[in-house]
Amino acid sequence: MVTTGTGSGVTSGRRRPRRPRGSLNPEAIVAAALRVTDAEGIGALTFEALGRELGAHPTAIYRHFRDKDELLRALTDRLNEEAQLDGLPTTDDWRADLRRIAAAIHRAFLAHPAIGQLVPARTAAREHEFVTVEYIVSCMRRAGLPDAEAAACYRVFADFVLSYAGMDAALAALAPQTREAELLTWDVDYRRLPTDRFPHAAALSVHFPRLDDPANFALAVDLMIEAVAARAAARAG
Amino acid sequence: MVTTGTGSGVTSGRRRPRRPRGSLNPEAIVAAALRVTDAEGIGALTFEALGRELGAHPTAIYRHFRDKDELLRALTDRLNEEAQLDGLPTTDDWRADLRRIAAAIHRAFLAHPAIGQLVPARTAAREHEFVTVEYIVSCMRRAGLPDAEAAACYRVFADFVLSYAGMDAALAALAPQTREAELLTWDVDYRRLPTDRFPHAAALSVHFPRLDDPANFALAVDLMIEAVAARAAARAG
DNA sequence: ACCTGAACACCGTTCAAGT
DNA sequence: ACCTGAACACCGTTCAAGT
Repeated sequence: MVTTGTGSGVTSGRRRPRRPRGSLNPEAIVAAALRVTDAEGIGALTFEALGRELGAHPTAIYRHFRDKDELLRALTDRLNEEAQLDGLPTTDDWRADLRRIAAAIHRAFLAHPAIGQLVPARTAAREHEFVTVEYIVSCMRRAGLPDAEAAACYRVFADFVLSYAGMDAALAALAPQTREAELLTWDVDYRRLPTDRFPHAAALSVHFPRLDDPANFALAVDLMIEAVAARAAARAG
Repeated sequence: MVTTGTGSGVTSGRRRPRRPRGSLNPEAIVAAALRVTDAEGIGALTFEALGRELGAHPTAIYRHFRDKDELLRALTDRLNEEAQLDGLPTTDDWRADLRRIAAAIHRAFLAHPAIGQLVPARTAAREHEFVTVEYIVSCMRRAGLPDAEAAACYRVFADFVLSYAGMDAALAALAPQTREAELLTWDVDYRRLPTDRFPHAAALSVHFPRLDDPANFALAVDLMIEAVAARAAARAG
């Protein structure tokens, strides 16, 4: 829900009242930006719209963020924070722990798809990223992998989760009618592939899961975890 | 290398000669757009710059593409085409075949990172995509998976490759100094993590592979393939 | 110290007028 | 049928002037 600054039904030419000192801060700006992008997408995130949402002058935001890119980085870090909000207990089952953090990241990205789609392109080293790194590295060590291989598997698992979740977010961020058109393409075009040129795809097209089926991400995560477990077993055996 | 339209050293105010009829076509425009983005990044792809590269009026492009989004879709399809350029032989080793197509896509994305980073967000069903789908589905069937599971594994493997390669492209697309700063962050900040709060990450940080190490993608692909093989073996056994 | 108003540069898109 | 010139709307950013 996007609220106007004052809510009073003044004529559009009327001056907005000056905001009190210090009422504008990075957290409030990030929260407002998230409301704007959740409601209207990344394309609607302009300084004009953000100022309206905050009840502040559009350029007042430059007091707290050097430019739009710095604001976007803050928004992506906010998503990392939200992924950890429910808490991430470490149990005695490293596989379940990996599934838990993957699901938490995927959930946060789909809750704010306009921002989630931006994350893979931005590897900002911020406070809330460190916690995720620690959690995944811990899982890889408990799996029984030697240090160098645990580090390599951490990097691969973390980047796989970020990039796949970001792609799912990009699909979810499309305007509803555009997204439906994409999904329809798969349902229609792919089921009409000529059997002579595309025999395998034509034969299996009825089984293709929908692009936005959450089972896709879950299966990808499971495959990754099984492969890590197999490597750990090979080291131990 | 970005060439000017005519190459003649005319003064900037001089009118450019009218282009002959039909000399402008989608292929020429896509090729010119790829030259611009390869040399100066996605931010430099404006109608103004593209017109300059083509020696044509900026708005002449609207004759062949409805808007900028349609041009970008054509560019992403061009990357799919390029990934298949070397030819994709089907051998009797489905694992090697999956590695081959994954590497071909990764290579094409990194050859044109500014466009590669856009692909995961755009699931355009175009001619050159169908070929990739057929190839991967064929591998999954030869692995011995039953139809429904082969279809699910195709979807997951294809989207995993696209999203991971797109993320690698996004890093490669950064301006050199920005990219170096990102990589330095990992080399410096992560090796100074406080041991009390981040014991596992601090212990393994010296082993973290570089973000732009091509071995990361190769390892991710291998893990996926091993997991698919294990599932196929479980079905057979 | 912080906020506001105005101006500037840039870019996608449209369209009537040309050839 | 195709291309060109000009105009329009929009947006990020800067900065001098206000409180």
